[in-house]
Amino acid sequence: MGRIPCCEKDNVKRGQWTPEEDNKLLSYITQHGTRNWRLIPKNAGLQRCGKSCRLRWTNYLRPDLKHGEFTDAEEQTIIKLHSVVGNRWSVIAAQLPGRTDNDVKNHWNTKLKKKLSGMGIDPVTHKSFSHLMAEIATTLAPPQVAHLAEAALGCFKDEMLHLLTKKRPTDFPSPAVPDMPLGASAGMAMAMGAGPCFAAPPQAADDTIERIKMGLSRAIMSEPAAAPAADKPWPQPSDMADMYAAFNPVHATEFRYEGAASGYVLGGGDGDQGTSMWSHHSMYSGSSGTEGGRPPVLQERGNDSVGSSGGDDEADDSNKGGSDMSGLFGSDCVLWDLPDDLTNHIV
DNA sequence: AACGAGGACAACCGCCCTATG
DNA sequence: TCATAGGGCGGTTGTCCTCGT
Repeated sequence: MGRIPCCEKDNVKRGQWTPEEDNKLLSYITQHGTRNWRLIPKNAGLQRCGKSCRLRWTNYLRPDLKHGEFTDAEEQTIIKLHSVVGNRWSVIAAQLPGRTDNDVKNHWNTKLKKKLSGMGIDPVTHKSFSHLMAEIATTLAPPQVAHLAEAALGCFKDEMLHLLTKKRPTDFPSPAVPDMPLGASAGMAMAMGAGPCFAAPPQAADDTIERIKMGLSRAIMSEPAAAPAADKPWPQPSDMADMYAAFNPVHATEFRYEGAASGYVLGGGDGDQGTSMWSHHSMYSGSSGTEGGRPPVLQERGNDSVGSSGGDDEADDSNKGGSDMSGLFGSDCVLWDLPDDLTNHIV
């Protein structure tokens, strides 16, 4: 026989906690601690399951919790850690004092995912949509690529429509894009803003979707800059800079290649978002400058050794066993470089 | 002023691993 | 050794609030 059940489900209350219940739980735990959750509701005079009490305590009542807005630094940390560990919210929350895994998860799902998508970055892989497409396209025969384009548009359609119909022009200032240029993928288009269509009526949005469709198909099928050569699986610095400059001349100066140790810096797509990190720093870094054709990763500025001197092993070791990851990132990092096995765990 | 849509967040659900009897 | 509950965790849902129409 095992343990006795923690509670009888028929006799427990569910739903929102009342202030009285909070007080009971808080005062009991203050006096007796949290040693046995099964006994806590009974001894505290609560008609709640022990599991519910534990959640209420860990997510809301704990005195060391922060309840305010997430700071830019916290958001930055979440994104960085998410690029490494994925949806392991408890691991991420452990690096943010006063934040719970539930907090982090909710913030990610409600804010950060949309921010990244809005910048043309896949929030799952932390790669730009354009590179995801290029990466996949290199593995397919040409006849399959058209299908890929169609399928990708299905995947990204919701995000696109959100951008095209909800975002005001001031959110993503961008010069007019008269037509989808060859060599520019849909992801790149999104990363740069799809021109004057953000506040467009539904018909215009549909037109833009069609243009992106066409551009994506043409780009993947015919343009080496977007679909890297086999021996250079990722666009080279000059390719990326040229593509960006051709697409968005106003912000082209913000795209720069910082050398093998630092990777690309791509900025400007969200210029009016003002005070947050999003307006000043790169959100995406291309990659071929580091270690000859590795996939694009977010990279850390001012910590060149991470990306350029066999940092894979170091970072890998530092994560094996799930030990303290606080040393992985510098306090003022802007770009990140993480080993392939950590950053490419999805694709 | 009323209504609906969307966002934010608290809470629950269900799975998995560990601890216990 | 095995069965079962506890606890942890990620995913999902429900509810409340705000904002736009």
